[in-house]
Amino acid sequence: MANKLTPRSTDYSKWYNEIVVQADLAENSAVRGCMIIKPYGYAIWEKMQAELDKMFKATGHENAYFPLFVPKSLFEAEEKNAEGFAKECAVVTHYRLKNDPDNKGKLIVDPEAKLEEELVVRPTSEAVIWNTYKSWIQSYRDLPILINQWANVVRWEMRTRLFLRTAEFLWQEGHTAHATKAEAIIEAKQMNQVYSDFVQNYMAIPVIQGTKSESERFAGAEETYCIEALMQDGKALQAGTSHFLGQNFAKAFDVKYATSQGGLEYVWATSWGVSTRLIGALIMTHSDDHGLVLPPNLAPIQVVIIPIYKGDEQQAQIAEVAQKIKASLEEKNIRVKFDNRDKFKPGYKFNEYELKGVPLRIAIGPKDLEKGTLEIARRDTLSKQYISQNDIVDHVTGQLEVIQIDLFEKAKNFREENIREVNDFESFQKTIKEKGGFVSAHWDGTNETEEAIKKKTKATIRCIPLENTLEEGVCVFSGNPSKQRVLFAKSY
RNA sequence: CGGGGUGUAGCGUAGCCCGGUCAUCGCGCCUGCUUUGGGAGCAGGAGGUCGCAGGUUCGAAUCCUGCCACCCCGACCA
Repeated sequence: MANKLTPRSTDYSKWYNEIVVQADLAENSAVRGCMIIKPYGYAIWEKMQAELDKMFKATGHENAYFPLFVPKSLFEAEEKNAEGFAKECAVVTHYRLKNDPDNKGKLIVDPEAKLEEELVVRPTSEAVIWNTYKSWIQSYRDLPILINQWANVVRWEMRTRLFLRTAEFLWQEGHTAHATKAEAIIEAKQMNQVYSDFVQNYMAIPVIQGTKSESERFAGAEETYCIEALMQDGKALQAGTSHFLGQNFAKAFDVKYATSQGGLEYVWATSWGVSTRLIGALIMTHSDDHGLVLPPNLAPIQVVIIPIYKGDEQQAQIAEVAQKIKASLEEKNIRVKFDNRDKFKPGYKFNEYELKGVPLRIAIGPKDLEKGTLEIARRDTLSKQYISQNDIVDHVTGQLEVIQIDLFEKAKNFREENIREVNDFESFQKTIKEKGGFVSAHWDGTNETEEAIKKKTKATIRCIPLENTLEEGVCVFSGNPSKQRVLFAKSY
């Protein structure tokens, strides 16, 4: 028992250890702000990639790959975008090292090998991609272009936080070009819907779809659509964004097309992305004091089988039954692990897979051998029951579905309980401070008000919900007229 | 970059005020035997430039000075 984790329920870093560790490669804060993803964690990411990829393709997108390096001049082209990211760029200035003449065995940057033009390590790929699109687009017949890229990006953050804000992270970024404004807006909205579906159906994380206020918008975007989730500690997390970029990038990179009427127009753009941050959201939404809790749809291992035995003979007998069960489950495409390691006792294994968040655990011992039963336990509720070995396939299939739904419902109930309508600034401050969660309040629509509220409460506008009902009211801060409520929260 | 804190074995730590068998304890690791239905028990063992560099002293993990690193809070952000 001494090794059991007993962190505070909001100290998520403990859970990360199962799947990721902070890079400890050099005494250099930026590298330390990167993460090393362990195989178990990467398996979750691969599963997420696979499902997202299917959804992208189902909506007509294709994958492609663009360079890591962005020449500084290209990066500068879209002013707002460049400005937005300028403070957090890694920049390559040289292309060669050489032996240090004064210090044997050491290397120095070769001053002779200075690049004529510095290369920015992409914090996002708009610049490279739009520069490429320029040569791909001449006519309305070339549109739309619907491309997605799986890649890594680097943002040299002042302060990093594992998963939520690492210096390097993995993501996907979609970049599309359209003939009309309406089509581009539809695309941006569509991807917002795809993200919402994925996060809710696969990750079992309830989200609120909406748009960002001007100050929270992506640099260079005219409208940012987002999905916003609420973590167990009452803080909000932006889980995915899709941007309507207007003609900003087309103008910056001079991307025009000949219309069917013979005119010449700038194309309309969108971009959209989700990152490994989603794994952080997964952990912070479902985990408990026993470790990770993974939704069956994403769990690398959905069912683990643990044998309980005395002696080699019994181990062999149980293994035979376990292998049969494993095979019957795998026939139904269920991801099963039979942990027959002799080096660890059952109790140790029980705890280990709880820590890893495996949705279902089957234990088979000598008593079960006699009775033809087995013990099956749910990770999310920690409940156990005995069932007949003959019922295993139906039982597991059913339970995996039930767990997926229950996780979502539990998280959704938590979120609903933590959205509070507030009508005066005093209770706004009190709610944010004492209860956390989302505060639904009227806002006059100005940057100044948003900024003032942020200063006073640390809460920002997380989103203007898509499904908002219009309602006359007065701004919670300024008292000026307002047509709708928006969601405020402290966020990661 | 501002404010606070911490650096002792792979991890987590005691000791620091008051210098001298103080390098402590737990986890993990190795060996052996016994164990196996919820993180095994016993016995033995390996593992440390006490962040780095100076200084004070007969003597420094402990006191002084400088440096370095990391963590938390703030500004920035997916």
